[in-house]
Amino acid sequence: MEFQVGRTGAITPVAILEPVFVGGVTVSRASLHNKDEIERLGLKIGDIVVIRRAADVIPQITRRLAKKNQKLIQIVFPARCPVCKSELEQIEDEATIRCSAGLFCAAQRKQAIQYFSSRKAMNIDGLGEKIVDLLVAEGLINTAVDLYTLKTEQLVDLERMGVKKAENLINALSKSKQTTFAKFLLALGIREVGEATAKSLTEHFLTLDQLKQADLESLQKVNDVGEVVAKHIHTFFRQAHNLDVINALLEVGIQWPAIESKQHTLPLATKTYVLTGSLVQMKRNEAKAALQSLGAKVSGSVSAKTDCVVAGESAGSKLSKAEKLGIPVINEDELLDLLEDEGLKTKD
DNA sequence: GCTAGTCATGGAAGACACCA
DNA sequence: TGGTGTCTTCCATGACTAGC
Repeated sequence: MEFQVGRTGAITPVAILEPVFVGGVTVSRASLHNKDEIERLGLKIGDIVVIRRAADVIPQITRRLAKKNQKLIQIVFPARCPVCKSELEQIEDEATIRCSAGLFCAAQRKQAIQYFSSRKAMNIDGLGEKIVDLLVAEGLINTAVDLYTLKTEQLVDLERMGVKKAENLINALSKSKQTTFAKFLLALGIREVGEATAKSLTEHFLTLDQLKQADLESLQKVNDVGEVVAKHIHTFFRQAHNLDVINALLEVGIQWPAIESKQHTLPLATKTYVLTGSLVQMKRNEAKAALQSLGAKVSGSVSAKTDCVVAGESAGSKLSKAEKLGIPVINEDELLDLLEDEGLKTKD
């Protein structure tokens, strides 16, 4: 049994399994999500469990098998953060238990830097979990801002880091300085502000200064932003250390083009698309960006309000749900035709 | 109650560093 | 130079939370 600390401080219990062959792969770990899930399954350390791979991908414990004469140990949820030993807190009616230390917790700090550098945020190629761990452990970085002060000479001395890899990372960091307002906002890691919300906020406020100055009332006028999310955003921009980080990031040269409010004039404005399965001729992110540039909203889940599902190879439950709801489904070729018609892509 | 977004997850594939 | 090991990226899902 292992307890992991996520970016937002969420403590996630992970079951360590005796390696077992399921659906063509060997599974040795499975998330248990939270304390309630452990109780629902009635799990104890030493249990024999049934494993499945949800959608042939995610290992999941479906139930325990009751056996006589098993030596079982009760699972005890930690009283303190397993990394920084700070107190844990649980908001009433929330299943998630969180570490209260915020960025003072090393685990949350590392996760925040990883999130900052992730593809959908600042898109820093070559900066994954291990490299971040190493940079933090060596005292080379403490916040995302420190990434931009790194030099090739500092990196080449690190374990398993050659000249090429170091140069690639420095180039990726330099390249990441040219970004978009929405990606920068996402990279800041404000609670409940993901890709879609960041995009809505930037399209509504247009500039960082206007967003920083926004009060609770005006924040709630943005699509998908209610009382709770507005409070998270408002609080974030009222904390001095967050403003210091933002200013420092701008000082190292992070910039983005001005946003023009033109969504209503685009051909797919008001349409919601969902991508599922593997695309062969283009990357998923490229397809998403292309649809968004035509004004479409690209959602992660299918509902009755979805206008169209793009199904690639090995499409899973999203395709089934779309068919059940009678939502139009197109394949990759049809998507390429659509993009070609709008002058965005030419078929090979 | 329904819808949608966020978060966290593990394995496969590919890129790259290291070493003999 | 080629084999080996490490790391990153990509993927779809379930649980949870928030908005309407």
